Order: sequence, then C-alpha cells, then structure tokens
Amino acid sequence: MTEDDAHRHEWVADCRLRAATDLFAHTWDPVVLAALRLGPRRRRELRAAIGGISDKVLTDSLHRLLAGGLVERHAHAEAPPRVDYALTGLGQSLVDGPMTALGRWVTEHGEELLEAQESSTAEGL
Amino acid sequence: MTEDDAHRHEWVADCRLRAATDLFAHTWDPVVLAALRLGPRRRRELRAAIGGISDKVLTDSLHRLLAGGLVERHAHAEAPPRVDYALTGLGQSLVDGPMTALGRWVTEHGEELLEAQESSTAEGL
DNA sequence: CGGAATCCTCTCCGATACTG
DNA sequence: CAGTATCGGAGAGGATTCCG
Repeated sequence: MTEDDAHRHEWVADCRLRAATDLFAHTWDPVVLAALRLGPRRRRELRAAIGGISDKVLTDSLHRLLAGGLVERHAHAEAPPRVDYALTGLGQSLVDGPMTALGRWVTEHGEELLEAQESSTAEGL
Repeated sequence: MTEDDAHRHEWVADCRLRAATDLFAHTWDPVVLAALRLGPRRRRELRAAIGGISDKVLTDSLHRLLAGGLVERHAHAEAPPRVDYALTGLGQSLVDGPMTALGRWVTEHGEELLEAQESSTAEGL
C-alpha cells in the first residue's frame, strides 16, 4: 500500500465525491429518501409507498441511512408500537440539492437516456 | 406479476429517477465520468488518472457508459493503436448538472457526512 | 496499447419464518 | 406493527492471463 501513496493525491480529491456517490450505490436508499421527501413516514407506510421492496431490504436501507446520519428514527412508547422515520437536516439537504438536480435532469434527458440504452441493447443481442 | 400492477402506478413515477440513480449504482462509473470531465482521454490515461481501478472493471465501466450513451469511443487507425473516450452530449449534461450539484453538496456537507458515518460506526462496534 | 476471458470473493437483494 | 435470522441466487469488483 506504500507505493500507492504516490498515486493517492491524484484521487484523494475525489474521495469525498466517492463518499457521496456511494450514497446512491445501494439501489433502494435513494428511493427511501425520496419516499421521506414530504415528511415523516412509518415503516409500513414506506413499504406501501415504495412498493416492491422486501422487508429485510427496507430494514437494511434504513439502517444504512441511520448510520449515515441522513435519517432519524423516532419511537413512540405506545401500546401498538409506533415508529416513524424522518429526514435529518443532512438528509433533507441531500434531497433538496443533488437529488432534486437529478430529478430535473431526468425530466429533461430521461427520454434520451432510455433511447440510448434501448438502442444499444438492441444491437447487443 | 399481475397483482403487482395494482401497485405499479405508485412507483412508476420514480422509474425514471431509478434509471438515473442506477447511473451512480456502479462504483466506478461516476469516477470515470469525472475523469472525462475535462476532455477526451485514452484508456491508459484513465487508468492512471483514476488510480486503483482494475483493467477489467475499467472495461466493464466503459462498456456500460457506452451502452448508456454517456460516452463515445473513437478509434484512430494508426500504427500504435490509439483509442480515446469522450463524453457525449448526454454524458456532459449529466456531469454539468447532477454531478456538479453533488460536488457542491459534498463541499458543503462532506465533513458533516463523514462525521455522522464515523460516530455511528464507533457506536456500532 | 487496447481489451477480452477466466476464476474467485464479497455483498446486495429477495423470500421465508420467527420474536417482541 | 416493528424488527431479526437465515438461506440462496445474482452480480459487481479484483487479479491474472492471453490475444490482436
């Protein structure tokens, strides 16, 4: 690893960017964040709103987002257990900034993207 | 799958957003795009500029980006084979828009993100 | 130099079943 | 309703090797 130090300065600048892109590495994490965009949601509401996510994967995703400081967990001590999840300030800023920008890009270039992908898969077969 | 159609309208709206977040799902794809940000690069230059990427992974990444219409390949018929890769208009728009927004977010909240991640891993042990 | 092929490892995703 | 435990499959990433 010592010789790699010579290269390190070349990509260390992108290290923080990597930490950010990794937030999108897990398929469902952005979807969960998007589902929390409009306010706190209970576990069950998230499952229903997202649709097609398994129980375990939702748990994994929430744990990662909690560990990343993007989501907060609030457990209410009630007879029927009630727990809801909400974006932290950090998570909200991620949604309002980059994810919104990505959403705008999709509305502008989404068609173009899908066309390019389809045309190449058509050739690829 | 037929009963899922009832749920489909709930998340189909996020389908395009998913197609976009998937562009960041593969670890090295954003890095390669970032490396092409300032202009066309040869395969070897990319490997050196990125640092720490294996040959196969770079090939895979380039193939995905080519298939997605984000990158173009230009092969020059010369004695020493010369091939360079460049962003397409679509790829450039992705870099200029969402990726730049993500970069801005990182400069503003990167510290906060790393702190949150470290503090939780410290607890987690 | 560009790049395809092989093999290995790791972890993400999904389904199922069980506990508080 | 919230959350955990386990198992299996699929795919990404990494190292190495060989071809044009």
